[in-house]
Amino acid sequence: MTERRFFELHADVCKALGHPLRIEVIDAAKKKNFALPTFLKITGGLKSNLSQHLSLMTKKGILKSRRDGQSTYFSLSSNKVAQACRLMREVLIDNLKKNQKLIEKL
Amino acid sequence: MTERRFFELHADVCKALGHPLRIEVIDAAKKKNFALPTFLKITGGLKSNLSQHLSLMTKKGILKSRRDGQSTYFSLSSNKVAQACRLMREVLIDNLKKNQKLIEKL
DNA sequence: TGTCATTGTTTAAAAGTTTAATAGTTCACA
DNA sequence: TGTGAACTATTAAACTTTTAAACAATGACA
Repeated sequence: MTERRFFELHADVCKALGHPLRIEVIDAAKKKNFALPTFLKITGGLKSNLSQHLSLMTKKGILKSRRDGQSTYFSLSSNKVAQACRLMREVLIDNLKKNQKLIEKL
Repeated sequence: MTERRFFELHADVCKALGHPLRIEVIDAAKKKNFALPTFLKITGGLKSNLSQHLSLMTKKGILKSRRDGQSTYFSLSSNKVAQACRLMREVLIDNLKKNQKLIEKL
């Protein structure tokens, strides 16, 4: 595998974090395995849309799914996803704080 | 700030990781402060294009920039960005290994 | 078995966003 | 003022997301 190809795949996995609905799903999936209707109650919106996002996240390897009867249960593929997500949230919070301080100075 | 708005901002920061060139920049910036021409030697491509990506990353708060005369030096805004990036790379590697094992089983 | 509700996926079109490349502008400084 | 480096604006192409409808799989139960 070329270095370039590896950067592409790496970016592709990161891209799977880059949507508000998907961040919300990761947030919910930290605690517990859920099936689509439960996520749907949390996030709102259309079931087909949520299903597409869940399937993308599974394809990119940040969720894993397990079918049990009528339901498919989704959970984080690894705790690393939750950790990375938390770090990026901290980066956001640090930035918001910095901006707040800049505003206060005026 | 609403929870929804926070998820949007969080996703926005994560989105800044979701491009091969930007992953490559983060990779290079881990080690050292760089100005555009140095990044350009590493990544290749067009100067204007790289400049756009650097500016987006700065706007989203994953890089910070310091102007010194003609040159602008970019570095990671925090080590958390490098950590998150490394975790996501591990998620990718774990997935690649899993796929490899599946292939070997056939 | 047949029917029904529930769950989840697929598809396709429209709407929206991101990217690369170009051309043009600003900036630092000799 | 002239030069080269960095940045910005613009645009078309590529990609992602949303929406809505159709479809498929499962389980309950008369």
